[in-house]
Amino acid sequence: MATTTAAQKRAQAKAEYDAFLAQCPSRKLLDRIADKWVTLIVTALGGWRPDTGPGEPGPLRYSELSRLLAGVSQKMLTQTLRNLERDGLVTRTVEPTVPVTVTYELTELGLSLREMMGGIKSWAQNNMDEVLANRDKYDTRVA
Amino acid sequence: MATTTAAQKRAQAKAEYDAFLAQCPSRKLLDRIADKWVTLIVTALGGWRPDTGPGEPGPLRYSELSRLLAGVSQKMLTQTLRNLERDGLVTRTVEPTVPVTVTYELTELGLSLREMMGGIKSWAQNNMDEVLANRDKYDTRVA
DNA sequence: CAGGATCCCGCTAGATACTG
DNA sequence: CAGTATCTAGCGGGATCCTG
Repeated sequence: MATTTAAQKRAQAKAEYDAFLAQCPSRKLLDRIADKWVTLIVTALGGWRPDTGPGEPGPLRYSELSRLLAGVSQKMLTQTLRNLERDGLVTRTVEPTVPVTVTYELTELGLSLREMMGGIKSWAQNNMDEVLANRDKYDTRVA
Repeated sequence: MATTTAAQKRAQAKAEYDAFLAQCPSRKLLDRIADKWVTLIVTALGGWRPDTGPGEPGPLRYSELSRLLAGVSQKMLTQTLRNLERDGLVTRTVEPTVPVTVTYELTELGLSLREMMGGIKSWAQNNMDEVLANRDKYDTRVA
């Protein structure tokens, strides 16, 4: 057994995770985080506000998130928050007031995604015009 | 009319696009790019290879992409590539050989997404262990 | 080789109603 | 306030067959 340990370690370190592989669990994780609602929730908890750039990360209440992510259904908001909590990207804190107050906040792990998520949201906004123009060109070329 | 031009310009510049708003087209664009297959295609064309870090961006053939993104169906691969082409993120080049050779390559716009997409893929791989551990903790806590 | 065209299943988003 | 529960329509996405 001891003879295989070193080889196993090297094999494991070499293999690691690779999202290019279908069976790799990181492919599923990628699918989880590469998501519209995840992006918006992380950027919101990360301090981004409408038309302002990055700000200070801080906790938000459920209702605040609901208002911020205009048009999100309770189901999707709750579901996405639960997944993020389970994966350890956000914490959920219940204050026993009447009625209860629930706040969500990014963990360290969640914070490590903040920049990328914010970057993607900003990218979509900043390049919207160009993409729209490209689509026009493409459509007329095909039509 | 001339009197409103300045005000309109300021209003437009101020409003811009905001993916937090449901009706904003950038919300849809966000939904497009925050996608598993988009992430993998952009990173592949961006030069990432299994277990290597970022490399040199370069063109790839359809079959090369298909092999690289293990398990992707032709439908999703073709569909995603078409959308990316329409949005101006990739170019599609047909060489009239027999049989035809089709290559895809990132445009400048697509290249501007390369770092973020690669970052997300790497994040999923590098934090897989921690996420898995967090899920275990969460599940035993709930159970 | 690089798709196009179909069929079809499963999940999942979203709407609605209810609750501690 | 912050959810849970339920239902359903729609479509994402895979499988299969076909083609220039």
